Amino acid sequence: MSTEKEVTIYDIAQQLGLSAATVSRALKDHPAINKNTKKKIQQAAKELGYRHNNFASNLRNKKTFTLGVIVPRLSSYFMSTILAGMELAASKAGYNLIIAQSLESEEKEAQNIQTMFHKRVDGLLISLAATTRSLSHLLPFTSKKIPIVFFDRTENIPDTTSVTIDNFFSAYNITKYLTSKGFKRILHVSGNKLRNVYSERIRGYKQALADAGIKFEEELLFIDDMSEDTGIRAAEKILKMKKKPDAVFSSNDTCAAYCMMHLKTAGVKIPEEIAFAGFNNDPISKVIEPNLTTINYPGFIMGETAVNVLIGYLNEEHITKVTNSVVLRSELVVRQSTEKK
Amino acid sequence: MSTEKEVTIYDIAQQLGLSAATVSRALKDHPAINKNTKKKIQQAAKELGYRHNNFASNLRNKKTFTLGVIVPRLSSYFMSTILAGMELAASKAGYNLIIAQSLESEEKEAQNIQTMFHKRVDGLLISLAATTRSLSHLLPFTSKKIPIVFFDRTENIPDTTSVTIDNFFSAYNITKYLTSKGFKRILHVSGNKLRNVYSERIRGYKQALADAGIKFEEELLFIDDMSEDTGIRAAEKILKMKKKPDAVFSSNDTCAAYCMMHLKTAGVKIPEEIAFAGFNNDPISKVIEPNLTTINYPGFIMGETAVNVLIGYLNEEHITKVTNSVVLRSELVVRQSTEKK
DNA sequence: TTGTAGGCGTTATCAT
DNA sequence: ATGATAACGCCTACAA
Repeated sequence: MSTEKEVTIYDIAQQLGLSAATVSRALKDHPAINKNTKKKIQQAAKELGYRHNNFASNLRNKKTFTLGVIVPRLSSYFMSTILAGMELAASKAGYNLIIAQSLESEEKEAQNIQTMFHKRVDGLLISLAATTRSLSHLLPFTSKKIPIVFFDRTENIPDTTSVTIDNFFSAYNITKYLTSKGFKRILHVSGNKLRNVYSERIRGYKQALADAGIKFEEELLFIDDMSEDTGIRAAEKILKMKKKPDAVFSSNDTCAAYCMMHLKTAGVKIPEEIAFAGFNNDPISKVIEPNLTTINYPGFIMGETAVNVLIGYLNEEHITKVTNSVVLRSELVVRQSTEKK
Repeated sequence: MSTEKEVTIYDIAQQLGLSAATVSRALKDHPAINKNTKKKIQQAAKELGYRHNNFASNLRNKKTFTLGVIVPRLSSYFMSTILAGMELAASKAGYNLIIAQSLESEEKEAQNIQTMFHKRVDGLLISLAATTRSLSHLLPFTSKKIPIVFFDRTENIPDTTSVTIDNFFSAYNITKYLTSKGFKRILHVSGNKLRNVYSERIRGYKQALADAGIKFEEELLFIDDMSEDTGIRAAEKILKMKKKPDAVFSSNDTCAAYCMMHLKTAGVKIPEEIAFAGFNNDPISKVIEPNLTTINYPGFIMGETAVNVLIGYLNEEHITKVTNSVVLRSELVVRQSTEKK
């Protein structure tokens, strides 16, 4: 494409009878350049249609001002909120984002990581695929000391930087809220326990039960992939149970909503017969009837924070440690789905 | 960052007593290289921890295998679906995406375009900000013949490639459906008329009214920014109207949903007193009660298509024209919000 | 089948 | 305040 000659700093230099070095400096607003020459150069650059060549300068500088982002899925409100925050923070700091999705596959995640590596991103932001077991695909980054920041779905290993919410505490809180309201048989819908977000929430759920003197029952833990269908499958299971739960705590709002809808269709009264709590504060939580009690997840802030932490590392001259856990505040949002009239 | 020496093809060449040229060729699987040397080289590359330097090769090749994407907002389900499609198509073809958001501002859009230009993206995918008036900020691209593909929000000018749905027809269809159901006072909620998506839908709405022998009334056209608040403001307006509409057609599902909720709270029966139709087939349309009649918007496919069209241009040796309009099929999805019992 | 050599555009170092 | 020069790592026309 576009095979017309590109204008270089040499062209500008020649035109003005200067050296390329001077032009280069002027274009970067180097202090040691005469103001007038600077102006002349900038003027000429504009006129000639010069554009800076990032490759060439990256080649010299070994820095790309590009961050890699790998997420399980792009197409969720939750994730797009995080990305919006990342993009804003990155662009404010003069960085760009290269975004790829693993589609919950460890293999595609590994491929993405490879690509990011070859694109020479300055740092990596990653939220792990549900099925990822080994982090060895990150070795290229870790061994070259290219900083990695995990967000949302992290991994509990040493020397890891992560930005998360307190999943244990959030789940504990919402479950405790349910028990405090008198609910005793609380079904918990969750995802792959490999991921902290799910295992921690299960832990919080169990702890709250224990604190309320309720025995945990395996039958009341429903593990699935947290899709819309998961909600429907959970509803079907509930409808078949002889001893039904009096409340459901789902690890995301979508499952909660679909489960509610399915149960409502079957004639179950919500929240009278079964109360509901979700997670994320997704837009649908404010639309479903009754509105869903949930945990507000600060996605935008998480995105911003993750990028800022990463860029922080990049700006440190001598990195001594790249370990740092940021835990963001998440809060309980009470709505009608847990309030019996 | 990572100041350890990078392994280059020279290092590999030296190690094996070969020339860098041979190594370069071997690494790209050049046919004219001995199979054995190839193997040796690939082996050595792996052992030494060699990684290909894209800058250096881009500098030579003048190709980045990166596409720029500029969208109004990242944080909507609609947009993230498109991006998911783009990412998939791009990664299949060996391309990466650099994504930026204009936040509906012409100025930030221009900045983003500049950045993409300097990053030397091979092509640009753009959905225009609501307020963008002039396309002159695209000049750097057009004048260098770097292909641009507009998607969703395009601009009706010559020599433009776009991937859209038929907004006129979609709006015509859904409005006609309403008139065929006997609705006569149909309020239309829409966005900035600068954008094709809104102006075309308004056109479709008016045409369907005309075809049904209904006179268009200015009072029944509500223009706003299509946010959640727009829905609420529309509801407030409706509540104040002496002659209320019997149906509402909103240009997105979010506004429709929020308008519905607000009216329901005020005691309005839906669809009995006022029926509702939306646009996009957003997840909330299946959650709001009554479920929302809407237009299914093929976001994922649009993303894939836009990328494939763009890459198609990049692969054409001699571009003769870069004008091509792809119109994707969108369809009416009828749900309860328009069906009086 | 493999090697030589020059250049892609920028920037940092050293010199003036 | 400005200039000369080399180097970043790769690729390819040409030569052998």
